[in-house]
Amino acid sequence: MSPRTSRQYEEIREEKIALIMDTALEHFANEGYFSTTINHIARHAGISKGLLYNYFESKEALLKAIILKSIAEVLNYFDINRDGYLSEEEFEFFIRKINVMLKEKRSFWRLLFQLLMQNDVREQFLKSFAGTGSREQSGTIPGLDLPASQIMNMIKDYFIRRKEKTGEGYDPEIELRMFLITIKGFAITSIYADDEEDDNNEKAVNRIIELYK
Amino acid sequence: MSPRTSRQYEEIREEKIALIMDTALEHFANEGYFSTTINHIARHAGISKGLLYNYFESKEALLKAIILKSIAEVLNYFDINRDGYLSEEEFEFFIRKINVMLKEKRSFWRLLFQLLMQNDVREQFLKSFAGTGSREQSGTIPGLDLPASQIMNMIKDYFIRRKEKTGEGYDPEIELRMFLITIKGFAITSIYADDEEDDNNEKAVNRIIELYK
Amino acid sequence: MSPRTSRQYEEIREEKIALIMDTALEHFANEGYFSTTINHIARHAGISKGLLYNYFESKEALLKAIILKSIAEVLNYFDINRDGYLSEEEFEFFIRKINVMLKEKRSFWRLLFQLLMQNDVREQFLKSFAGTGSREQSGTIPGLDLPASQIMNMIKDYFIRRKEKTGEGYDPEIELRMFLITIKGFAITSIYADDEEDDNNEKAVNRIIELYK
Amino acid sequence: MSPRTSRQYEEIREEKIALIMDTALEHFANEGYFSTTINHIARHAGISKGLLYNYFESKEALLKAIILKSIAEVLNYFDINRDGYLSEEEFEFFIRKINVMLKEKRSFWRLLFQLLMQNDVREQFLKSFAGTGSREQSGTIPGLDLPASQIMNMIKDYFIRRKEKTGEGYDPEIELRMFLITIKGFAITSIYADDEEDDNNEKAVNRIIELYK
DNA sequence: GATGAATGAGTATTCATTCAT
DNA sequence: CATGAATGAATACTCATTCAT
Repeated sequence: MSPRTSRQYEEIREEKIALIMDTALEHFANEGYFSTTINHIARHAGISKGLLYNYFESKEALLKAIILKSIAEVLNYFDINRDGYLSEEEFEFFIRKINVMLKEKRSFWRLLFQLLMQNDVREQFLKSFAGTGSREQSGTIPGLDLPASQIMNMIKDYFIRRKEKTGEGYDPEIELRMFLITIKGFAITSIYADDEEDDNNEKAVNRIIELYK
Repeated sequence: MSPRTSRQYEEIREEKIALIMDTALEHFANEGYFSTTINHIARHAGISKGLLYNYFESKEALLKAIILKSIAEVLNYFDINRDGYLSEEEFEFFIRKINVMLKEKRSFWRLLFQLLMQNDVREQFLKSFAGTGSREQSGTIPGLDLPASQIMNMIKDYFIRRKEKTGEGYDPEIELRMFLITIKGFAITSIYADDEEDDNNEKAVNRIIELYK
Repeated sequence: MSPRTSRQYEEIREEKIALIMDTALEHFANEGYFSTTINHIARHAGISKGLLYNYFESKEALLKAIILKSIAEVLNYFDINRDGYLSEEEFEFFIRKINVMLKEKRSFWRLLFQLLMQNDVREQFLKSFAGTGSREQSGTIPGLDLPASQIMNMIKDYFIRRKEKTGEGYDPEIELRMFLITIKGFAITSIYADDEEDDNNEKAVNRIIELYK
Repeated sequence: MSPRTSRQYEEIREEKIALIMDTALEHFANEGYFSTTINHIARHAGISKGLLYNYFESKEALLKAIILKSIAEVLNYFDINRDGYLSEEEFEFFIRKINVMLKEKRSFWRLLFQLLMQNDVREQFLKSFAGTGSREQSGTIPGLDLPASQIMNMIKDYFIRRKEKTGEGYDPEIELRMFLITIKGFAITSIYADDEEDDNNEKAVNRIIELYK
């Protein structure tokens, strides 16, 4: 009997890694990172502790892998490499996408928010998200720095351009701030909402678009 | 030295309890509940572990005590036992008070948000906060149930009344929802803001009042 | 009941630390560092694992503490701060002292030799033992660097002086080397000898003195 | 491709076995038996863990195989089956051979010394090496018992014969003891010496011969 | 009221060994 | 013959909690 081909091994690896990450994310998100034991994850994934450690160096490494992967997926979802310009239609589209994404990646967002509540994690993370574009010091979340600040800049530009349309008494900085506040509030509301509230959620999305389009 | 009177003992007790709770809150809020050890708290409070356990049955009991006390302070701050009516001026006042309170009780809010990110904690907690006023099943957080839902009802009423003023196309339910979303977003933004951002914060408060008054 | 005085606590601490270190040394020396588990040490010391970790940060820290303490004792035994001159009588005395010390601190020497067989440990250790007297880079074994090389220098000097007495055909470098070789050989022979061989041991000591005095 | 002949298989087997043993010895010697993992060995040998277990029942079995093979090589090197008589020239030759062998089989000697520092291993091992020639109880290291004690006896005889030549005041037992001490000391010095010290090493060998020939 | 030594159940992590392919 | 995924028993280490003084 010949051994499995390396292709077969690769498949097994990928499947198991995905299984572990999915299981872990679910539990980290709902029971909290600290309250979730490796034993628990392994049992629910139907594998042994040892196997988990074949694929991830430590509990923290597993957490990081999950976050990086999820962030990558999110950024990918927003198809970042565009022209850097956000038209009104694109803005509406953007808000709706956020809504969809919050629903689809609920567990991840729960986990992320949870972690961001911890001061030390926050600091590291925000450094890269609000990044100036310079690559120095931002090594913690590779690939995030640039795209994340790109999105931010696009939104900033959008609100500045909006001033021309809206005229006097419009302060783009405040408006941007209010927008971000609203998005955050919407996010945590949505992330922890029951599925039945979907309808209300939709209405809130429309209202946000109304307010900031 | 004459033996201390029971009055003196009582004073010592209260001082120590306050000291422990303050120290614990600070560390729970910044390093996280799980990452903060009893040892750490005791050392920073300048007392022994044993003494801490004289006053609090367990780490969890300490947490609960902190939360209950803080909630009581917050509710007290809002001077709940009023007429149940929220005038426009009172509404503005209310928003401004929230802002002040978020600043003054930062640590508490950080801790509370952190805990609410955990699913099981959330469920217990929200049950009482969104309470219908009935006392059934809400035994976990005594004293919170009624006042919290009272505030909620007051706000609900406020938004319903606002409809008359605003006329067609105004959906009080959505508006209430948007208001809550905004407050939540404002809260987490404020809680984790640098002190220097105070100015921007103020502007956001004004804008919120403008939008919902 | 008032709490123990800090003096009492200090005594307890010292007793326990000594107990743990003695027990650990015994087992490290005989079963080997890796084969000896913390559980084993704790059980044989009649304490809990937890207590051991109250006093020592890790298994490795415990090992280091034992080694440092033993080295200090050994150096102290040789009463290092002398005039740096080794007379013939002192040399004989020195050899006899080595013999006594090998017997009295058998476990330590077993442990030390065992560790020195490991390449990485060796490198670190020898750096300081053969130290040039400069303090740079030798931070690993504080206090050892200087005294150890002082002894070495004293011995070197002794062998150089011996040349004058012995005359032609005497190479102090080789003679020193042979002496060190003999001492090492004597050490491992002695450390693992049965107690009954004491007599033979004594004879060997006399012969060494005869050869190199 | 035609199926491999059993001859070819046999060749592959032997090659692999040699590869594994060499790699393992290298790592056991330098990083220590316990610190060296099977994974490590397999990776460095460029094979899979599974294959290693095809050839060796366990880590310990691998260790034993290495030691037995090395001992056999060493004994073979001394071409044991001779007349049992050690002339003066042969004695010099013997010392020089030891020197060469220490250099050539450094890793093995490092490993062996390392293991002998462990009490339990020592006891088993020494029992056979100092063996009386009888086969009782010595089953652990087959083939070693006899030759090793033969060498010992030869050396003993050599030192006894030497008495006649040297005359009064010569104690063959002590002299033998000193010789063994010197050889042990020379061995550990040599095994852990830098390659550059080769010259000094040579001089030490000459001196040993001078002393005991 | 106050102390900190002491406990032990629980947790992450390692690694020799097995086994389906 | 060859592979590496999978296992699980063992091990170092943590920390809330107890208790004698």
